[in-house]
Amino acid sequence: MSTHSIPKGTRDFNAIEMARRNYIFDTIRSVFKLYGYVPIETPAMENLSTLLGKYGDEGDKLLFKVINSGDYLGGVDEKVLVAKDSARLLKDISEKGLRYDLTVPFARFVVQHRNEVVFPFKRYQIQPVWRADRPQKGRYREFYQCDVDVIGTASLLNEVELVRITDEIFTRLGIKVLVKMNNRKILSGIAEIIGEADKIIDITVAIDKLDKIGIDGVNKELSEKGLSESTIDKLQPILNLGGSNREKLEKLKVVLTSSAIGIKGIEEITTIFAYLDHLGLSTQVQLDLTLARGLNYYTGAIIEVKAKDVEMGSISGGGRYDDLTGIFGMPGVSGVGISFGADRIYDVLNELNLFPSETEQATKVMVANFGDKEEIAGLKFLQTLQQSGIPSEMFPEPSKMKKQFGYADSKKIPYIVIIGSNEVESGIFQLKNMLTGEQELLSPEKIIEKLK
RNA sequence: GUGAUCGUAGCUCAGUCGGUUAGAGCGUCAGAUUGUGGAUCUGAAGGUCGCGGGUUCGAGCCCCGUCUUUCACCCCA
Repeated sequence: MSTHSIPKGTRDFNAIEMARRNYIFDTIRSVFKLYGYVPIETPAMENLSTLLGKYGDEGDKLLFKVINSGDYLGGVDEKVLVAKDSARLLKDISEKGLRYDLTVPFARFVVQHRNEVVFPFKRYQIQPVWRADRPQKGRYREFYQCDVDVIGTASLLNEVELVRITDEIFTRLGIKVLVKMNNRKILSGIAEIIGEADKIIDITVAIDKLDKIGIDGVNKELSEKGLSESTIDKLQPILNLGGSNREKLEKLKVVLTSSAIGIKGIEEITTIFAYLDHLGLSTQVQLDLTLARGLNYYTGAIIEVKAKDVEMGSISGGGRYDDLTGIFGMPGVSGVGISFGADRIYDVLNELNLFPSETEQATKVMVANFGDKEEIAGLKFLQTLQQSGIPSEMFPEPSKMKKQFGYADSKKIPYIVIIGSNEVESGIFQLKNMLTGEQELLSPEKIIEKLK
């Protein structure tokens, strides 16, 4: 066993895996482009001041911090070192961190380039992010997110567009999904009417687990978070809400009638569903009041996508944030976006065997190498093949045919062109079909025509 | 961060109660009439048994630590 390996939660990708990953990225990217989004990229590292405090306490813990270069301990106060106060020491020895998601760097980007971007700004971004989480199923420390966001417009048409994009992408990939939608304003309204507005985060995190731990588990957790018996009682009708999306909203309207913000949330989501009704998407969109999402910058719609046929965390998630840029000094700009988790989508496609087989083939024809002047003839023909746009390669050494054919075989190259001394003399080459074993003498032009 | 779990050849795995030189299959490489692959046959190479310490006459096997894998919790794509 080699002593060299890679950090926990990171992975190498071989050629087959890359072909499959690129299939996912290409699919997602082409849909993003189709809907009018433009790409940007931001650095792997951001200043810690940009990152800290945006993802909640838990998020801060999961941020990879980058230690300062050089003598990073040199200027540190001895008292701080002796005290072993990690949080305090961190400020002195680290000022950068690896990005945790693409949304916060995007907000920073928008603020920093506010004079260059035209609003509404529709951007997509496909890059890796890092989280110092403990790896497990569907969870990595380095993984790719594919984000689409529109910023600078409060129109709910954007939420509708995100659902359409989601529908389009998963339809193309062949994954059956359930889109769950909720609205933070509804959650705020609920917290308000039960008189616990400041406990909104605790409440949402608890009811988010309804699926997993059941109603009793949720109630227990709420009680542990310091909610009184009577407050928890008030929550029960909301937790037990059933029926269609429309029915749920009707009932909720009654419950939240005294909460202005709650009513606003209901109006928003009702509007979105009304738009969606006109479109007839194949993907099911469900109002899920237990959907909370921990990220505390969301203020309106919250969206989460789950694969129907695989046991796995969400494969996409997003929502509206009214004031993310405000933290960076540019208030009043509303944005909404969704992130597709490429690595989890990979795991889903893999588990369901949904990768198309043609994603694996690369080289279409290999020119066998006979050395000497045959090799020169082969090289020239290789050049012609490539100029004609045919993915091709020549074996780099005049090895035995057994070895050269074996190479083509293991690389699943479907054709071999044989240019030996006879062929150089006649100018007519052998084209061998590796699948059927058939072989025919053809002019170079005919070969190209056939392979194109 | 908490609790489990895994680690033996490139890969998948055997390895008895602690006993002498650690095995198999697949793969790789080399051959089986030098211009033809997949199949078959022959042969070869390949191991600090994750790493470090301990117990023992003796450790792949037992104990401790550590790293990694997988899984659950927390949280999340």
